[in-house]
Amino acid sequence: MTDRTVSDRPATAMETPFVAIIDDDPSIRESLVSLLRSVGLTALPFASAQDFLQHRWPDAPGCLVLDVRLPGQSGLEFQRELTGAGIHLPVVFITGHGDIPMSVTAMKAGAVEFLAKPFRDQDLIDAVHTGIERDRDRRRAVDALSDLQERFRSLTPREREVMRLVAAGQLNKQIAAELQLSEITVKVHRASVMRKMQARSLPDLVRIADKVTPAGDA
Amino acid sequence: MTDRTVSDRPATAMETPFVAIIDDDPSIRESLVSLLRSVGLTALPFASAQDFLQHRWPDAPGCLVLDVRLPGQSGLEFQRELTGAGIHLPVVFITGHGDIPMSVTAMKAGAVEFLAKPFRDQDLIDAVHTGIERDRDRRRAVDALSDLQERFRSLTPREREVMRLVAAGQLNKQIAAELQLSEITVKVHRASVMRKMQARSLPDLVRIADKVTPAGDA
DNA sequence: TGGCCTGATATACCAAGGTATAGGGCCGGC
DNA sequence: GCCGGCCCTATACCTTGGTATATCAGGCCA
Repeated sequence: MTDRTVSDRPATAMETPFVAIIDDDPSIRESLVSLLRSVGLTALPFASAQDFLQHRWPDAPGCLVLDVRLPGQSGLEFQRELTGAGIHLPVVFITGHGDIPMSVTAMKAGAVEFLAKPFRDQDLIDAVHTGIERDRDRRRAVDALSDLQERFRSLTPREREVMRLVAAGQLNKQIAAELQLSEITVKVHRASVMRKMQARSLPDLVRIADKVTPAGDA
Repeated sequence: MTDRTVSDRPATAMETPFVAIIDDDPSIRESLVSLLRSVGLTALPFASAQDFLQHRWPDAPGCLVLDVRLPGQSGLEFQRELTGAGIHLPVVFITGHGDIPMSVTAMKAGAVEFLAKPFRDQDLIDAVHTGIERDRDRRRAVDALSDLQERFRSLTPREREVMRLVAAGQLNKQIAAELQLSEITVKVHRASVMRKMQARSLPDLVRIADKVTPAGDA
């Protein structure tokens, strides 16, 4: 139909980044949106954390601009909640009535920046760009890893065991003894592992294994 | 002479940690020292950054308690200076006249904590313990790596080249071709590498190589 | 000058890894 | 019931890796 390649997991590095702005003050919201749009960024305004969560945001690198004081829930709590839910969107805090402990808590929790009003437009723009860059890097790392995890999932249980022991430096005969197999069977599984994991050499496989099984695996 | 093993790089993990306190106010200095000593920590007072630098601090995990406002130089500048000089002692900031941008800058630069006076004694104690723990972890990592680097330095130039290519997954014959050697010579060097690096298997060597030569090595 | 380290090489042998082909048992889905 | 996937095994053959022993040459230093 079309000559464009359609992939279910395209390279995300080049996609249009977005900025979500959560602030209960409509005038601030709109002014931030227009500021960020003026430098070519896609900015989406939300009045509350709930509004933001209901929205399906794009599968692209992004950044969150968050007022510390939100209706119902503080921005710091929302930050923790997102992290707990596995959403690792970089956060830029803005606040009108912040204090030092608040900013320290936010930065400890991984915030990109904590800006007290009034702040310079350029400071916010810089912080947002930093956040987007951070998310881009994180997404790249996740993508690379999920490729490998996909391959790892295609292994049979036996193949995974053999892979683990091979990566641990065991000889085929040792693996055979440990798994109560003949050496030839181990070789067969080992060959399957190399093929399925697309490893071109043993060092290659070792590095893949360490990425896909960080510590202690079945 | 003695039955005690004397090593030039003993395990640091168990050594007595220390806390250096830099504050130009003698009364604060002494009160912090006595506070930290009351919980069993070794605390050393300094009136300025210069005093601290002149002192030979122990080869043990430590932590720095730093007033943001120092004579001559700000605490934040001193933090940058230390980092630039390769001194990675965790820093806990205390301040009487701090603001949000200051705390954000400090936390971005890796400070453990940023406490505005008045703060609770326990908050400082907790921060210091966190800093010491962080330094302990860092020192452990450095120690483990310097062990490997020591071994790596004992390799001859040829052995390093062979190690690099082995870790890259090249076959002996490919390495021989690339280095213009006979295959048997490669085997000899390879065996030396395994022995000197104390690698028990090829996967073992690959992991060591990745640690000791993070990216691009001769 | 003699000893030592580094580097390179060879022969010979054995262990380990890799591949192809072939076959059997088990189990779950069509 | 048949097929396919998974698991296991075997024979045969070849490649690659690892070790031991020995030789030779250059550079460096006491």
